Amino acid sequence: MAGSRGKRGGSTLAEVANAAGVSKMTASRVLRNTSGSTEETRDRVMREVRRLGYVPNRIAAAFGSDQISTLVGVCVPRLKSDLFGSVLDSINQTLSNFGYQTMIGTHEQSPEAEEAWLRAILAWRPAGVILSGHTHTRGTIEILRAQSIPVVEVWNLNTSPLDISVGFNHFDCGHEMGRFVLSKGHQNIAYVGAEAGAAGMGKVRQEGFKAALSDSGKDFVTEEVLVDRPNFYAGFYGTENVLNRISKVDAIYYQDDTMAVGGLFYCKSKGLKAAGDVGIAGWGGMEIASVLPERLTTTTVTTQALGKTAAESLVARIRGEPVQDITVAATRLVPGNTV
Amino acid sequence: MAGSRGKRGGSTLAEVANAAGVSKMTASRVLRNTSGSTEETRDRVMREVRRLGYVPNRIAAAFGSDQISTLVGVCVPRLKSDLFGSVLDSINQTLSNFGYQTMIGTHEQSPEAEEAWLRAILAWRPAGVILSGHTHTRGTIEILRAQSIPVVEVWNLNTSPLDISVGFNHFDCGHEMGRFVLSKGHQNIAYVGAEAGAAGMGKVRQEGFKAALSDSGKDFVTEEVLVDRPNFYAGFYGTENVLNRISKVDAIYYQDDTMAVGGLFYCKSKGLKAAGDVGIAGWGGMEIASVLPERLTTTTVTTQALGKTAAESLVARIRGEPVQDITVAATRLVPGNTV
DNA sequence: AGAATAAATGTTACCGGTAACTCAACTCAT
DNA sequence: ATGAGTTGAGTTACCGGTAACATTTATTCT
Repeated sequence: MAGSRGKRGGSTLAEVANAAGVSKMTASRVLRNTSGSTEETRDRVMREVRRLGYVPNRIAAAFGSDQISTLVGVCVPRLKSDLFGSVLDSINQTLSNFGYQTMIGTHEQSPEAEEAWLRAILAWRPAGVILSGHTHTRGTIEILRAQSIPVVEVWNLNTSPLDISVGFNHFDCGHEMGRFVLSKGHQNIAYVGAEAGAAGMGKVRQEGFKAALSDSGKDFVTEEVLVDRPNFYAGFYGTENVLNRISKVDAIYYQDDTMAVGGLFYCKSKGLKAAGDVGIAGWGGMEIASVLPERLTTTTVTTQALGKTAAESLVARIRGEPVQDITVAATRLVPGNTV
Repeated sequence: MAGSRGKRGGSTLAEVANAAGVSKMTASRVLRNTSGSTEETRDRVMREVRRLGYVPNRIAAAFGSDQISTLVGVCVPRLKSDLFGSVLDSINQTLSNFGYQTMIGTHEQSPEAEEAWLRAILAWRPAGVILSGHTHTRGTIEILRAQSIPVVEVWNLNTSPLDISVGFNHFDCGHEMGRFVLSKGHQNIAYVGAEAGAAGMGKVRQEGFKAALSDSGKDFVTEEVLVDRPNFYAGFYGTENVLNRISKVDAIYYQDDTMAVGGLFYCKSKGLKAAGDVGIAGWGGMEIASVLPERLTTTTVTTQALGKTAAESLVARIRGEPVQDITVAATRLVPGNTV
């Protein structure tokens, strides 16, 4: 494909300008809608743009001007997840509306993976980054400081954020649910979660719940954290383990709704009734709950709003507009009838 | 933050080279491991790289050399989806291993949205793109031709692809399931789907199933395609509609497993037994099926393999290595006991 | 009408890397 | 010891836009 230094596909701005009989600069101005241009000049340039199929080269633009690129890096734990998927979708939508491109990465709850991703992404001189890890390596923090690049930490609420934090108060979610479950008279409460690799925010909700138990002089009668990703099967299996180990368990707090639904199915398979025999509480407000015969007791979370706010905050910071450093995204305990 | 043309964070290659007492070019070569350099030169450069916290500027690199960038654009219908999430995850992993960065976009089954995304992405001169739309606008096709950029179409199998196609044979999935459902003696079969905007590949599976019915001189007794995204509730609601309309329906083919599960729950709520009263067949092999008391009759699909193959094929094409133009990703009908 | 002002367009230099080429130093065979 | 071959390092030009400044053309005002 062309010689060593030949260009690939499209034509250049110079070619467009030449064909339109104007200078490169004029063509550039027309394309960016900066300052006034004559109706006629504008038309001439645009005609050639269409005729030649000119595609602007943002790499050259980002490079040539000091103007920061329109790339934004977003790193989430994983993509195969309703909740993170929803957040990412929302972030991407919003950024896209503001003219930014999203570059993704996944860290699977590994701070080192997050750092590796960050190093690779920074080479593209992004306008900003959105992180979702709850802990960062020393390296990550140093790099971000050195580059003085806008950063939004999402998902978990960080009260002393690197820059901006938009997240749920996981501790409070757990604490509130703990009080609720206790208020329903449950005595022997267990926790079932799943963490592959480093702990995510489920751990914090667990601690919040534990604090509520502690306020009543109690504690979890047992805790089961599988080495797995939170999914239906982990919930099913974790529940089996817990109930086999300590039969008096009369309520279980799950890391999230998928696991809670798994647990619910386990109970059903054993003829145990939710709430009556075993209270079941989840987190996340996932969709499946809406068609279960039971209304799952859970905490619904506003993933869309979270993503939107995160993206908007980042854009505002990039543009130098005033931004709220810490935003708590809404969560709401939905009683249901499984507790 | 510095004057009009001042640079933001890090130092430049020239600064590193200067500090190390070598030329820019030598430093560049050391960093890229090209040709030999003395152990000593290498050390001197790397020491300065670390000391100055130098982050290479890929924008400048991509711009300066004719070498195509390491960006790859990937456009999926939506991010909040287990199946697409899994594909995207797999694509991203694989590309990342090969040193590529993934830039995402969503099209929500709108060919126009796909084209708009493509135009924006091409401005970054990506090394290649991965599309998942089953139809493309004329504009999309023209642009891709003009840019002569590697393209992989995923998800649906395109027998005359723009470039490379890696996908499932949705028609065959439907056809196979149709034959299976018929073989179980069901007579009055309905279809329940959901399409927000343009039709996705569910439509093709529906046609495959229809063809199987046609082979036996039959047709769907009714078809219900809601204007919604495929989810549990749409399955629940669609089933209600279908059964209320035509009570003799004794089997339903669903657009996917989430909808089938929704339908299953509707049936349960009405005291109808799956298989016995109403046969239920889904598609996708989604996780929830694994904890249902029933084993859902469905077609499992290899999303991970699909993503991996798509990414690998794209990389091979980018590198000019031989590639298989069309790859059929595996699907398997899992009988279960709901039909 | 001619000067003052505003608007549209042109010129020049540069962003930070890398390809292609040139040059210097060192190795080795005759 | 001398010339050919090899290897490490330096020079130069350039990628395709855009900021800053210079210049021309159109408009307004006295």
